[in-house]
Amino acid sequence: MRHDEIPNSAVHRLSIYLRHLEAIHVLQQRTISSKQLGQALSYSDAQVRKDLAYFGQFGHPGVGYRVEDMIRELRSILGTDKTWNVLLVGAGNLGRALMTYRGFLRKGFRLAAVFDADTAKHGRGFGELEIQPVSAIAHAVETLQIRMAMIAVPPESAQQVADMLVAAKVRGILNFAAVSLVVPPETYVQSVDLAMQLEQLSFRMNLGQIAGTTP
Amino acid sequence: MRHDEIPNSAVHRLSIYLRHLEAIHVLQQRTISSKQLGQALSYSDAQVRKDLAYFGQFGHPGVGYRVEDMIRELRSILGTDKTWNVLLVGAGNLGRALMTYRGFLRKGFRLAAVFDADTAKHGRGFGELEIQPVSAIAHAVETLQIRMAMIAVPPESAQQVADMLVAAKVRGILNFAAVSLVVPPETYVQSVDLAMQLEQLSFRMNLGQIAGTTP
DNA sequence: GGATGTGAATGCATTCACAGCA
DNA sequence: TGCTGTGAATGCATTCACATCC
Repeated sequence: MRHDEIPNSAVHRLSIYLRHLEAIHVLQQRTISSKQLGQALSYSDAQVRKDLAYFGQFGHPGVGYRVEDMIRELRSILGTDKTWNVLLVGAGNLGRALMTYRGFLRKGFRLAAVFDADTAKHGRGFGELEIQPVSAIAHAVETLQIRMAMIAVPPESAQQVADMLVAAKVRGILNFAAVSLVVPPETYVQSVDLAMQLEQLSFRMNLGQIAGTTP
Repeated sequence: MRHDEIPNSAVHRLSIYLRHLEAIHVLQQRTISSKQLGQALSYSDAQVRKDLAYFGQFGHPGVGYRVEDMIRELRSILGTDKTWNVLLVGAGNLGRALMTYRGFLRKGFRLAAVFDADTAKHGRGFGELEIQPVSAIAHAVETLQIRMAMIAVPPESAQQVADMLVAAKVRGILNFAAVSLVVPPETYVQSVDLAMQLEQLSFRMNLGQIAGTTP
């Protein structure tokens, strides 16, 4: 099975399956069927089976999927069976929240370095990390073997930071700035615009009103 | 055109179009063609036209779309032509970053109240807001006419908070907790799992080669 | 010429439905 | 019986291609 035949949305669901499996593993549940997993997450059982089957045959007819095995398989598929070193550019409000976010390490991502353009912040420590000037990015990428970065800078400077990261051969960028980044095709960008999330909710909620007034 | 025929993905792109239009409006650009807009955001021109055409005829053949008009139209469609009052539950690291995030207000969302379970935080101010006990949620929803909320609490308590919000008749929830919420069908949930975003990048990057990870 | 708006065609993703196995 | 894995069928979303208009 070639990876580029796999629906994007299926990969997203894989992460959601993994998260639920990790939760029920803590509760000592040993196996789970596609029907149970689907019901817990509001997907159809067929959807769950199809998604998992893209990557191999992990299930046991009449039984379901063994939780522990499935967690291991999904981590391997998603590439989080190893720890990734990640760097962060931007130590503003959001950046500092990201620096202390525990969820990253739990999932296999270690924040290895932090950068900011503001000289007043340089050298100041947060946890074990010291904020460095952005000019130090290239060096850090090389010495720490970094391939992934997060951008949490104002939208005006985000493209510039992205260019620096690309030049330093970072191949994956998680972008929190409210702007669409332009990068070469071999670089992957995942964008999270916080306000846009509320905007999408706003649309859905207005739907309700409109649907109510137009039968 | 009925709203429930509109692809989910098209609504998401609408937000991205709006963001770009707002950016070029500042730069005094008056009109833009579907081709230009698409190129800037890596979509096809046909995609742009189709998305906009779901909602009406806004373009001018031979000219393109007038930026100012289109911004007004998109805001109206997305429901952000007026300001929404939003409440936040959870004043941890992420919650405090959300409290000070300027992007919300720029997009038409005002943080109107903040809640946390930790009694040590109650009464402490952040900006103009005082952190309140979660027991005050229902009252705040009513007096402030709130229909939208953000959850930034640990995953163990997120479902409980969601239940309180649903009971208080909040209809839109932006969930930052790393767990799938179960809510009634008339409630909309938009979820952002920060670590999951990196996990998705990790998958894409593993398609190439396995390097840059530490065992 | 240079655009839009839109049916028709294509391409993807999801669901169905059932053979096969424990 | 209960469940998986999977071709076939269906349903959605995107792209094509062209009539239409400034």
